[in-house]
Amino acid sequence: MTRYRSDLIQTLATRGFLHQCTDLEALDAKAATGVVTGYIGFDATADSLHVGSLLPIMMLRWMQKTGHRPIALMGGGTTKVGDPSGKEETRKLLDDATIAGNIASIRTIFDRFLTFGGGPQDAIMANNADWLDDLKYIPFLREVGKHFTINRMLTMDSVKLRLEREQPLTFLEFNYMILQGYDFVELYKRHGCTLQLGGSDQWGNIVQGVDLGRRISDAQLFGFTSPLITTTSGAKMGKTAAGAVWLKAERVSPYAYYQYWRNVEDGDVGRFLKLFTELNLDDIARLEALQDAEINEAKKVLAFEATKILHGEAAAVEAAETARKTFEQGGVGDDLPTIEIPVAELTAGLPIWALLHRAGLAASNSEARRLVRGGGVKLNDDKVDDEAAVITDSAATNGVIKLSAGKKRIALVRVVG
RNA sequence: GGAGGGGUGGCCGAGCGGUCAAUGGCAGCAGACUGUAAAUCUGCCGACUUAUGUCUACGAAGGUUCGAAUCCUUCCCCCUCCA
Repeated sequence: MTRYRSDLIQTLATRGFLHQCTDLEALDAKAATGVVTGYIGFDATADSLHVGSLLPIMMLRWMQKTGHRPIALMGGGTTKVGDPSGKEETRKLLDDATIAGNIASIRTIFDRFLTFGGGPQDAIMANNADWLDDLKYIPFLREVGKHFTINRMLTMDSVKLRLEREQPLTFLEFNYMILQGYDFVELYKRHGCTLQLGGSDQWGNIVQGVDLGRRISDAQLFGFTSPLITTTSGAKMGKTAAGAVWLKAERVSPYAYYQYWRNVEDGDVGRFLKLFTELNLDDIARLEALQDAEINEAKKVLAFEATKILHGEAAAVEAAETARKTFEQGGVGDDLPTIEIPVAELTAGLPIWALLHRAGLAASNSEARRLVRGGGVKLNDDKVDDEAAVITDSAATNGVIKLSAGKKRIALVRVVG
């Protein structure tokens, strides 16, 4: 394997982050001799990011760890326009207050991965609304627009694909690569940022930015993309029954997050260890070599390490402990999702399906009934056959009832006075 | 502007007056098998305190009909071809 001069490129390459780079050698040389400032753009459409954004976040983290300066660029400006690349229904446009709230909330996620501040290697959080909001159309066209030829833009894969498949491509969307390219130049001017990272789907946009930087500022900018990560079975990452795997504890508990990683497919373990943990490569190689049931040990390490980075060691330990008690001892762990039901309600008796629904194990009462009918429900580890079964407080041990939907989804019902 | 084609459940995609809550595929959930994996097989897969029941649903609004996703009218949106 090629040996790179800089820690940055060496790390990114050996851990599986490298897909394409505009000029790998030059970037490597630059990173070996000085501090490189690099950025990645993030969406501000929700108050949290999810696992899909984890890979770019890890790249920023590695940048900082190898002595460089990462910038997390929030798309506050572009969010206001609404990303058109979605489906037919236009995304509801968010107002400024919401976007500001989202950005503040997302910032707390970045705080777990990056060290912010004013020093030369401290991370920066930028917002493209700062320069996009007040853009004047004509001056912008004259300064930036003149550097883009339609001819060239039409050859970009993202555009070509859409045209070939005869799917509509709006002018707005067509402009995205220009706005993104402009972001790069702005960050170069403001922060001396010379590197943009992103997913492989961003390649075209990134290259446009690199070009634009050369034309406007005579700067040598670099683009670096990571491969698109899918699971071995080809699915996109980050989706579970409960929805997206968010990075905020309020949306996805540390335990649920742990379980997400604990349950990855065998074939993904090694790759994920490299991408989403900071274990050294030797350890990973050892874990990766485990066969059959032993690979579960590797998955536990993956789950623990990934949870540790996001939620901290204490939370990771607790999550691991809950998982161990629950799945290896058939008991209950403290971190299991819990709902509280007043004693009075329980003494009167609650149908099993109502409990399932309230505990979040079923989306509706009907679904809960179906679940029981299908033989997927256990109450305190005993299978429930009667969909109309009524549960009373006598089912509780020490004030707690254990409810299972399937083998992995378990919730606790706590009886409260 | 003219001529055609189309908008169906999370997605794709049948249906073209009753037997349609709507074939099939994908995704999802559960069961079996396992290793809290994958693959495979089986069941479920609009909602409702589960009823041979009710309600909501086939772009929107009206209409015809005993009865409409299916026919008619108007409107909205998308695509193709012509100008």
